[in-house]
Amino acid sequence: MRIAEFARATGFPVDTLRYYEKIGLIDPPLRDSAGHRVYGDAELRWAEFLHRLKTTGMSISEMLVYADARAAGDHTAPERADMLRAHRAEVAARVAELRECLSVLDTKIATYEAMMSDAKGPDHAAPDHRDQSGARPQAAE
Amino acid sequence: MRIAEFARATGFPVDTLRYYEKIGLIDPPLRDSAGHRVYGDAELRWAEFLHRLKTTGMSISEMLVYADARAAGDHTAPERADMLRAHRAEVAARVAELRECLSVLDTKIATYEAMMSDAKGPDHAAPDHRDQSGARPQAAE
DNA sequence: CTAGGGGTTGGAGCGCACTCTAGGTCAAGC
DNA sequence: GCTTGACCTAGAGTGCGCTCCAACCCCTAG
Repeated sequence: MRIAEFARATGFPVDTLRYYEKIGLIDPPLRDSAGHRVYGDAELRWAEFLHRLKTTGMSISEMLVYADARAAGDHTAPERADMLRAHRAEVAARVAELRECLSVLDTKIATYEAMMSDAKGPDHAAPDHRDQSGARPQAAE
Repeated sequence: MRIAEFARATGFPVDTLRYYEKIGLIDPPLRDSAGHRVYGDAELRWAEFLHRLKTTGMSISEMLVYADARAAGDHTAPERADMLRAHRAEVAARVAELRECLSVLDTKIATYEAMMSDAKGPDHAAPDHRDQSGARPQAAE
């Protein structure tokens, strides 16, 4: 697999793949006779996992620590497991936070919808605009 | 409420509050006799809502669109409601994506744990290091 | 009356993670 | 033989979102 196909397969742009290689996040792959990078299945699996880590908000410097531990060999497995457990906890916290925000958004959207269906109601204060306290019991802002 | 207390209340650093005011995300608040900013409850509610939007990954440029619509008056309510609905959908998608990543992390952590409990098992391939396909049925990477 | 602790401004600088550019090589097809 | 297109390199540039700085002002407590 050459770099363009690898980019399609992993979801990383070509430039990003070369950048990751340069900083040591991806091992330098084999080259064909023309000097072009040739990627295999192991590289693909690793890049896909990196993509997961990135999706979950892990910074490049953290991924580098993980990648370096991985490169150092099997004896770093406990360290890597610890990192993943810590990261897992952060992601779970993030999910909880986002779910909370979702319910705030829902409340606010509902307030807008109530406001818009009372298109000519007696009190049409926008949920955002200045003070609406006392209008309705829910905390919308 | 002066800026330091407002910063504590909203979770935004003082510099960030002034920056948001400069770019038009926060309205210029009243000033006291010394020229110091004085914030009230309406400002607090708006800043808290901005904090939610930021937490959910909305970019500053999107927040500016929302803020500008809000400043333009009540007739932009439908537009703002649409923005929030679209954003809500993005956040929900993000939550789904993160939950998927969580399960990948769980699988990988489990693989590490299995590997470490078989501290001297016959096959102690690290879940990360090169090929492990065929070892166990789960897809771990 | 002076020191300290908050506040003010405009503008420069920064860290992250890419992203793009210029100039070059190589292999295949017309 | 020449063009096309995918790839290569080193290094410069970009966009975002702050974050910091210098120089200044004002109020209060000792």
